[in-house]
Amino acid sequence: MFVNDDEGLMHTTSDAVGVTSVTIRDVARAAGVSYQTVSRVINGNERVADATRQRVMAAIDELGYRPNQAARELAGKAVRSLTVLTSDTSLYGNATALRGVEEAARSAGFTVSISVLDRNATLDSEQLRARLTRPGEPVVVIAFDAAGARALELLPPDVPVAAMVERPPGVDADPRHVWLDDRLAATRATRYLLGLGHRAVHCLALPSSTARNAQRTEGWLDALREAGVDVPPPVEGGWTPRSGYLAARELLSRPDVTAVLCGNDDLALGVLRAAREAGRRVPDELSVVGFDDTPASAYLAPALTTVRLDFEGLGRTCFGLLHRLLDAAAPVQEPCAEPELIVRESSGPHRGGIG
Amino acid sequence: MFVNDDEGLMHTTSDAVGVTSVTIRDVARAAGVSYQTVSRVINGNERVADATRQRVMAAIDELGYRPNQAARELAGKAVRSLTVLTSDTSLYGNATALRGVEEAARSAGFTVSISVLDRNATLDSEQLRARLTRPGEPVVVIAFDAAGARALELLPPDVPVAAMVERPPGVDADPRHVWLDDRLAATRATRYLLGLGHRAVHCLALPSSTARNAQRTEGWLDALREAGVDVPPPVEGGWTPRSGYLAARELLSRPDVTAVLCGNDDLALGVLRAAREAGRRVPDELSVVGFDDTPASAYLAPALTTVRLDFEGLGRTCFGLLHRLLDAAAPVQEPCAEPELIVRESSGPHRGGIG
DNA sequence: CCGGCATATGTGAGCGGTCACCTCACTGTG
DNA sequence: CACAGTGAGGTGACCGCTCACATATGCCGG
Repeated sequence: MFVNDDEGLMHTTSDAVGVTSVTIRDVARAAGVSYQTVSRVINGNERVADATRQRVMAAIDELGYRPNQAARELAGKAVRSLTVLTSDTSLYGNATALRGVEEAARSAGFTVSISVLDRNATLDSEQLRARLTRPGEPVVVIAFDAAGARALELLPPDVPVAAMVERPPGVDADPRHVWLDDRLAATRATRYLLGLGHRAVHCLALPSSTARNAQRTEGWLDALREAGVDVPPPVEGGWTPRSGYLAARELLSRPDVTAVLCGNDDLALGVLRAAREAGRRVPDELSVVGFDDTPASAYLAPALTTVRLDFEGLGRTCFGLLHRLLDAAAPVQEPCAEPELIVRESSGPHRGGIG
Repeated sequence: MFVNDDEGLMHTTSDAVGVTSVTIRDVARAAGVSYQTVSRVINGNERVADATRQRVMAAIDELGYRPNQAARELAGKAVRSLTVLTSDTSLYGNATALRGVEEAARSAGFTVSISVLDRNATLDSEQLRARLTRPGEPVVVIAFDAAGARALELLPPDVPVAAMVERPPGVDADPRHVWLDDRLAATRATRYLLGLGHRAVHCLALPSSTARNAQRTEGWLDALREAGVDVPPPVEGGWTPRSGYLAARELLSRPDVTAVLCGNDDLALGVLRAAREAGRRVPDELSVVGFDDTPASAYLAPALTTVRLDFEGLGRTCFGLLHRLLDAAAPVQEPCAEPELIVRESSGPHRGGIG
């Protein structure tokens, strides 16, 4: 016997499931004015007599009128929406930056769409264009990784875009890009480790978005060169604790590794685990420093020394940039916070016994 | 002196910064047919002669034509978009569920907007409506917490909605809701702990979305009652490691606490930290079990025993529900995975000395 | 050879707004 | 008192598309 369990799911195929739409002309009729006057009222105050405006407003909320965005857009009015292009939203940096963008954008009256980039599938320019809801849709790209960077490159030149990127190498920075100065932050973190007496500081890097341009690694290099110490080859990890763990198992087989600067806190977590398994005491025999200051990092065992990065502020700033690109009169966002080294338990002078 | 640094930011106020739009009529002219025929071609195949279709298609991609969504919508065509309502996107469950929704929705041709609910600000029905891009816009609500649950309640009845919720109490479940059976999962986890010989299992709960209905806590209760052991009062935590830590400091002052079931992995992390500071060895003197199986949990010290929850699958399922609500012909999504207890290092028989 | 009925295509209107332009008072001035 | 100037409001067209209908064309059997 066949049981139809679809009962109760009846509906029209039309989009609005019974939404009776009140139009500008209904309001006009109710208020005893022409539709144009209503249009004037709903778009910032133009020259409408106060009494008339009152009547129109009254009619508007009596009838529960809401302007139809599609009609507005079609009629050529600028529409406030944007699309965020990002990879995996469950990574701390991406998620937090997204939150910043969304918050700033919504309070500026923008609708925020999101399109998640698959790290494994490379999409072409045409597919990318298809992800934008309309031609000319403004875009924010979270380009901390290769998928984001590639999307940024592929974006047609005619779309207004702002992006969060790794710090660009030279002074020829694209004015539509924002970044955290994690190069400098990495330098400081490395100096800090060297200052603790470590002869060498190793680097477990994130996959770089542009291959030539891993800023955290560069900053680490800067500090090593500055101190005139040997530069061990950086190890490339992934984004997850697992990849940090796997990379660290290898790295820690060498007794000269006493300090590791990790590309992010998740990687650092993996390193801590590997150290524990290898019997290396942290921080006595091994110092571990991360990046991001995720909410978890202060509670790890040991609590993680890390560089706090203001992804949320960066997201806000990035939106601000885009907003000003679209409308020069848009307010300038407050700048985001500087990266800050948070020293906790996972780092200290080398007191180990093995080496 | 005043320097105008706005130079180079010139633009029209119109939305499309120089987007020349090709219309259906341009295509029609190029293909030597009427605009209606073009319309037929771009909307699934109707009765158009093959030869004609070829010509139209050729014209379409020669001219780079893309249909204007606003015009389509205005003309009454169902438009495929939805808005996800969620609180803090940087929490693992929310972020992962969002990813699931986005993935499923995009592959079904939907545009996904996102609107983040502030956990502290309670918004009213009107504000909520304003967050929907258009009247009748379908909505997915991630209602794992109070903010989401409240939004779900406030949603006007005329908007098509599907939601991820805590498991509803009775059989009178709203067919538009999906959930993970974390009540059963909590029961199993608690049975597991009891099976290890713990006389009592304590519960550090998440803030419940509906106050009367914390499913993980209920499941824990079920197991305790079933085993006929005393039910200690559940402790309410927040969502973060910090809140887990603070709650645990109090909880661990009592020596009879040998096993704690935590509302999520972040809470559990805080508990592990508190245990360490209190000198309680895990798992010998204290067993800790979490929920979620975040990517970090396997790498904590000790690795966390936890219940793996398929948030991504839940997101996909939830979208599928909405999709079928809008279009009965939509394919049924594969169900998400069952919760699964992952036993790691943080739990074991009580071998402690203090108690 | 004609009606009848498919199949393939074209035509008109209108979705709900906005824009450009026009009209209509009502003022104050020489 | 005629005049321009100004503020308040109305009218027409149109944005790009889809709908419902009207119109060719082909093929069938009677």
